[in-house]
Amino acid sequence: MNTDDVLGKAPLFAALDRESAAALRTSISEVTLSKGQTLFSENETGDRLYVVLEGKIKLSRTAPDGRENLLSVLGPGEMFGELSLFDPRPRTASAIALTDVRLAGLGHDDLRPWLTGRPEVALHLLRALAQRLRRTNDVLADLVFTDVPGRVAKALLDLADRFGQRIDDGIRVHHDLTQEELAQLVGASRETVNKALADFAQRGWLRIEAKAVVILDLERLHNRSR
Amino acid sequence: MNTDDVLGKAPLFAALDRESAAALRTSISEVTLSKGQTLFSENETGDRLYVVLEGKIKLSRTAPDGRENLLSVLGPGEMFGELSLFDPRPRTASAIALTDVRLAGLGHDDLRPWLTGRPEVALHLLRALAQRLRRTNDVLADLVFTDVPGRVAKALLDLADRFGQRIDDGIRVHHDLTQEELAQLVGASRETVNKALADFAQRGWLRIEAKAVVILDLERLHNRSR
DNA sequence: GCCGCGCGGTGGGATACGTCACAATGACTG
DNA sequence: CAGTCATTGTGACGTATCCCACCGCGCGGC
Repeated sequence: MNTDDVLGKAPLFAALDRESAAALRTSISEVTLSKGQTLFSENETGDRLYVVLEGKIKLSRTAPDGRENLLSVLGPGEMFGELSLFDPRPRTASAIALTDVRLAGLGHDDLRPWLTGRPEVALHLLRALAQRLRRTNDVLADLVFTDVPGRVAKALLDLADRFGQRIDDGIRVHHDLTQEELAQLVGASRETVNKALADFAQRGWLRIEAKAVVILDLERLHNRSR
Repeated sequence: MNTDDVLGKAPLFAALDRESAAALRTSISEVTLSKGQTLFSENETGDRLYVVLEGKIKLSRTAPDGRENLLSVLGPGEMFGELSLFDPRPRTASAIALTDVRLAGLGHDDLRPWLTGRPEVALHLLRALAQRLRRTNDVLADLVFTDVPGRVAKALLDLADRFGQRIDDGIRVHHDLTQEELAQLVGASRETVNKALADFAQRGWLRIEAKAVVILDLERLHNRSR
């Protein structure tokens, strides 16, 4: 997929007509990272927003004692790093490439005139943030009410929605996460996540592959997640 | 405090000069609820945003099995119900009065012209949502990394910041929550929260009063929360 | 091609917390 | 003013999950 098509799916650009979008693109800078590289770290000052063009990137926070948790895993078309832009404070998460990744970056100064001149852009961004807030509240409720296997199932289904591809015997979800990272994403220890996955595989609901799973029984996995 | 002073603290109005704010006030409707009354419920369609003028209100979600959790407790100057406005979907939480409460309500149709015409208002709202998202991410991390007593301490300190008043021997935090509600706020059972509070009181860090606590040793309570 | 190390897999305590059960206290109501 | 109901306080018990320890595998580097 080419750059324009991917950008068109991002909320920032969705609101713009073709010419406006083309104009905005002139102030965009492209960044590429290879797997494992850090784009930015917690506590840095940040005044850039990014859209993933290709590949995957993770947003992660580190607790004072060194333990980590993942806020999200982002793929093509998804936006991040905008909080420091709307609310000028240091970054509250680090962004690290899960695969080789290509990004579109847009600075505060480039964006501001677009926001003040085009109210429909601001409205789209408000909507994007509102959706994120809803989503985050859902995750929060899951942490309180759902057990680890349930959260693992939920996370896999979510990843399947965004990254899944149909193959003959199911849906291949190439999440590009180690089990350690998957554990950080659902807020549990690697061991318990491993056991949950093993249990699901045992029941025939999915097959485990390297940094991926193939979902074989969507129905039951979905039931387990509720 | 009078209505204008309270509204001035809300992000929606903070961006406006005096005349603009006065003009916007003409489209505001005032609502009063008595303790225990419901302003709106989950799954209702909602196109109104509210600012608390006086009293306290809680935002709560109900899981399919009936268990509840509180998203937040809001006091004077704080805004809520805006998500359904920026992202037109049913409400994802119910709003219930903790005390007798007076609210300013503003409808979608009234607000939109203000957003499109005044980019600084949209920017302020983006900032408010960005702050909320950061906050929610913090709470999320606490659920993963902090034990129940720690979360209770954190919640009390937060409530103290917003509702605390200095008295001779400490800070009185009149939160207007039952222990059940406090438990729902920190994502734990009532019993565990009760025991944590008893332990804190035992250590002389605080004194328990009806729907309130008096914080006696801010220092240690703060240490316990980290 | 061998070695090392990151990653995946699995078992066995230890424990924080939820659930249950019940008593004591306080607040509202007829 | 009595009685009822909500709220608080506290113990016993079961268990999900964390933490630790260890093993095997495979991949990448030297």
